[in-house]
Amino acid sequence: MIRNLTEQDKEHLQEALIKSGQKVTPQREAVFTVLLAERDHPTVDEVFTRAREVMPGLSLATVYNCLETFVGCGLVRQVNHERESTRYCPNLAPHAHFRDKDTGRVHDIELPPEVLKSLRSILPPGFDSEVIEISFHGRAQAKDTHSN
Amino acid sequence: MIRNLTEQDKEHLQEALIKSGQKVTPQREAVFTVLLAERDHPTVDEVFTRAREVMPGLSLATVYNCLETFVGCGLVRQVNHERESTRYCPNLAPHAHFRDKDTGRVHDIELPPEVLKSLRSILPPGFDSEVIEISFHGRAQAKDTHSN
DNA sequence: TTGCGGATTAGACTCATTCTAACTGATTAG
DNA sequence: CTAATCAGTTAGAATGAGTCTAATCCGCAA
Repeated sequence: MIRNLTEQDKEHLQEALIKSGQKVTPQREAVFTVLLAERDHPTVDEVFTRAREVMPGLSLATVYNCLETFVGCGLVRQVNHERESTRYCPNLAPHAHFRDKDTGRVHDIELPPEVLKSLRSILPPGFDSEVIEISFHGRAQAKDTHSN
Repeated sequence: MIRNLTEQDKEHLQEALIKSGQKVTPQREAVFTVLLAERDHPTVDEVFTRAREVMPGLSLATVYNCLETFVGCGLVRQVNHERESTRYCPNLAPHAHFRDKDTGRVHDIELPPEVLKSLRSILPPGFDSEVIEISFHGRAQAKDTHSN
């Protein structure tokens, strides 16, 4: 279910929006709340559906707008796999994505700095990269059984 | 311009197609020729346009079909960046892609085995990945001036 | 109170890709 | 030598994620 934003998350949202000259609106709060409530890399449609439960008048275009704004503010990241619908991820730490072939689910994979560094090192001189996207595609065992 | 396939490339194509139970057709040869002629990661439309110069009756659907077949045979790789049109790449060696922000051009970046290995090592146990996609996004200096 | 500007809305539009149904042409069966 | 078969090809229709547009809304400043 969708809980309200914690004070801390709310401040985070407000700060990021205002810093990039954007306004805090109820729609943006609702969409952000949805993103934080379930960090399962939802598509725009999923965000839309979930947010409507809380704000029935919300339009799809607004969800697109809000998410675009958040990406612009650096509040969330877009995640693309092949040509499937874009998904959104509020995890800002550098990480890779693992796309489960069977479930379609996307998992965050922690990306240690030294691996990131070794990746950057393969770029020939003159190539200056701002963004690196790493995505794995395969099967993941159900991880319910917390390792024993 | 589009040269004919070398004998070697032609055999490569035939072998791969037949091995996966596919037929060698003039359309498939034309599309494959286009892919090998300019290894610049063309989109379907670009392949279509180029192939039409050589085979005017060729239809877009066929280009989609041919490319899909090639991917199935392991003859070429799909390359996706964000949600732009899919591009196709006949380089089968493991490599990453660098997408130039300014020109839109895609460059192959060699991927040394040890980097690949360190990447695989970040997957938690239970995660089994068949495909790893790595794409950089940024700016590349014009590489005309061979380093001095 | 009025006006302004950014945000929101519904719906039209775009465009890459997929689907469909008809056609082609090579190969096999009678 | 036909007919049947079947993968491949074709044109065009359909799909669907995402974008655009024009109208409306709403908070704030004059």
